[in-house]
Amino acid sequence: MPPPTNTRVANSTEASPGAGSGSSSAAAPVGPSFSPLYRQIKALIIASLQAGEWRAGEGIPSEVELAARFGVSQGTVRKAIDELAAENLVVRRQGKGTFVATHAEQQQQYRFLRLTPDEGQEPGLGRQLLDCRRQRAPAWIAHQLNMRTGDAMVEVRRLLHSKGKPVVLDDIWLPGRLFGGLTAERLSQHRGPFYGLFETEFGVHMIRAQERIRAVAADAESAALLQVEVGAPLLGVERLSFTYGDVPVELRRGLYNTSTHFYRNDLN
Amino acid sequence: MPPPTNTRVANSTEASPGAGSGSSSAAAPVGPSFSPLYRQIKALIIASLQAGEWRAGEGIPSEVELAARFGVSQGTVRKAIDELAAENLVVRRQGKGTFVATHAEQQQQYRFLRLTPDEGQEPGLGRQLLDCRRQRAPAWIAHQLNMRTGDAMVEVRRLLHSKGKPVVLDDIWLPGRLFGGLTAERLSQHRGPFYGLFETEFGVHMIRAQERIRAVAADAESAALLQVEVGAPLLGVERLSFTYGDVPVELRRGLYNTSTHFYRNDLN
DNA sequence: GAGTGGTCTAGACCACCAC
DNA sequence: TGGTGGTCTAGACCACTCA
Repeated sequence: MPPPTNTRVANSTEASPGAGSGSSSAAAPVGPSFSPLYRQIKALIIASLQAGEWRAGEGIPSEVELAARFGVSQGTVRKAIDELAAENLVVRRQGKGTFVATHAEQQQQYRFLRLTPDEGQEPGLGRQLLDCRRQRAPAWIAHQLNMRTGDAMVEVRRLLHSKGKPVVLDDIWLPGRLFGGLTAERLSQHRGPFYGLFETEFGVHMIRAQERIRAVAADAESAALLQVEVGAPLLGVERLSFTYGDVPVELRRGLYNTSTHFYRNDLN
Repeated sequence: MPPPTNTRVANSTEASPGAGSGSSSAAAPVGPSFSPLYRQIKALIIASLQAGEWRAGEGIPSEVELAARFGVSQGTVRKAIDELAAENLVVRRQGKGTFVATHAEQQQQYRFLRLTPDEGQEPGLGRQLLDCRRQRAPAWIAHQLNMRTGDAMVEVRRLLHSKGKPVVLDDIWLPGRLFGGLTAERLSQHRGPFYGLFETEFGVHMIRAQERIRAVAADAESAALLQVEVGAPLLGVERLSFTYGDVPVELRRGLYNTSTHFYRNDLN
C-alpha cells in the first residue's frame, strides 16, 4: 500500500527517513540535521499546543485522527505522544484519550515545590500575598528572562505557611508583556497555585524549570518575615521556569526555612 | 503463526496479555496484579543484570538474540530495553550494541553530585580521605540501610576540594556485608569516584538515590574542616542510594560550602 | 457497542560500526 | 559485508471508559 496522498512532513534537508511499506522515496541522502518522522510529528503537536489549538484540561485528537492528519501511521504518532507524555506536556488516559497537561484544576501540590515536612503529610500550605507591583526589570533579571533592562516586569512577594508558621518566602518576577492584567487583587482572589492562574488567565504553561540552591544566612528583613533569627541558615532557591520552546517566563527567589521541612530530590 | 515453543514468560496470575498474530490464548481473565509482557522481559533482564550475567562496561546480547531467548518479538524486547535505558541501567549505541551502564571508567563526574561552580567548568574535584573504619551501625543508620542495630558497617569520611579549597565534607556509611575488603588503603589507592570502585571491586551498582536537603549552620568540627566560620550556612545533603530492587546500600551525609558553588536541579 | 489508548507481532528499510 | 540499534508501517487483539 503506497503512502497516502496528503500533507506529509518534510525534513529540513529534504530527507525521507526510513519508511516501510511503500516503494516511495528513492535515495535522498541524509543532511547534517536529521530528525526522525516521529520527532517532526512531536514538534507539530507542540506547535499546536503552543498555539493553544487545544485548551488546557481537555483532550487532543485521538491517535488515529492525528495519524490521518499528518499522513503517518498510528505507531509513529504514538511514539511522538510517548515523548510528550514523558515530558509531562500531555497526559494519557486509557479508554478516554490524551489531554493537555494542566496544573490548574488539580489541587495537588505546588508544581515544582520540592518541600516535604519532617513528619506527617503536608496539609496544604497557606498563602499570604505580601506585595505585587509593576517594575522595570534590572539587568540581572532581564538577562535571565530574555528581556531588555528596563522592560516592564511584574514583581510578587509572598509567604507560604505550614500550620500557621511561615516556611517559604518567595520573590517572583514575570515578564510584563505576558502578564498584562496581573494585579494583587487578581492574585489574592485566586484559589490554588499561581501556575494554575497563569495557565487559565494568561495561557502560559510552565513546562520545566531549573533551580540553583545554596545555603544562606537570613538577613534582617527575611528573618523577620520567616520568624527566625538573623543569621539563621536558610535554603536559597533560585528557580527559572520555561514554557514551550525553552522560553524563560518566570524567575523566583525562594528562602526556605528547613527546620521542620526538607527539600527532597530524586536522582536517577 | 502460533507462538514458538519455548520458555515463555508466565504472568503471576496466569494471564496471557494481548498477543497479536496467532489464534492462541482464548480467554484467561486478567488478575489483580497484571504486568505486560515487555515488563516481564524487563524484569528478567534486570535479574540477569543483578546476577552479574553480563559484566559492567560491556555488552548484553542483541535484541534479536534476547527476543529468541525469551520467545517474544524483537519489538517487545526493544520496549523493555527502552525502559532500562531510560532508567540509566543500560546504554544503547547504534551499530554497536547495548551495554551495562557503568560509572567506573567514564571519568566524567561524580554520579549523583549536583554541585556546579559559579564560574567556569569544574576541573575535577580533588579528594582527600580523612577516615575509614569499621563500626557497628547505630539505630538510625541501620534502619535506613535495612540492617539491624549493631550490624557491621563501614564508615568513611572525606573532603572534596575545588582549586585547593575544601568544598564538600562527606560522611559515608556502607553495609559491612557488601563491602568486605574495603580499607582506607583500597580507597586512597583508587582513582576516580567511589562508585566506580564499588562496581568493579564489589559488584554494587548504584541505580538511583534520594536526597534530603537542608540549610544548616557549621559546627566547630565541620567549620574547621571546610575552613569556614562556625555558624556559617552550609548545605546539608543526606543521600540514600539504592541498587537493583530498591535495596538501599549507601547512606551519605554531605556538607556543601555553597559560597562558590551551587546545587543544581532540573525539574520536569 | 463504539471509541480510545495499550500491547504484541512481523517485516521492511535506514544509519552506524567494525571487520 | 554483516551485525546492531533506530525508524516506520500495518494489522491484530486487549483493557478501559462511557453512553
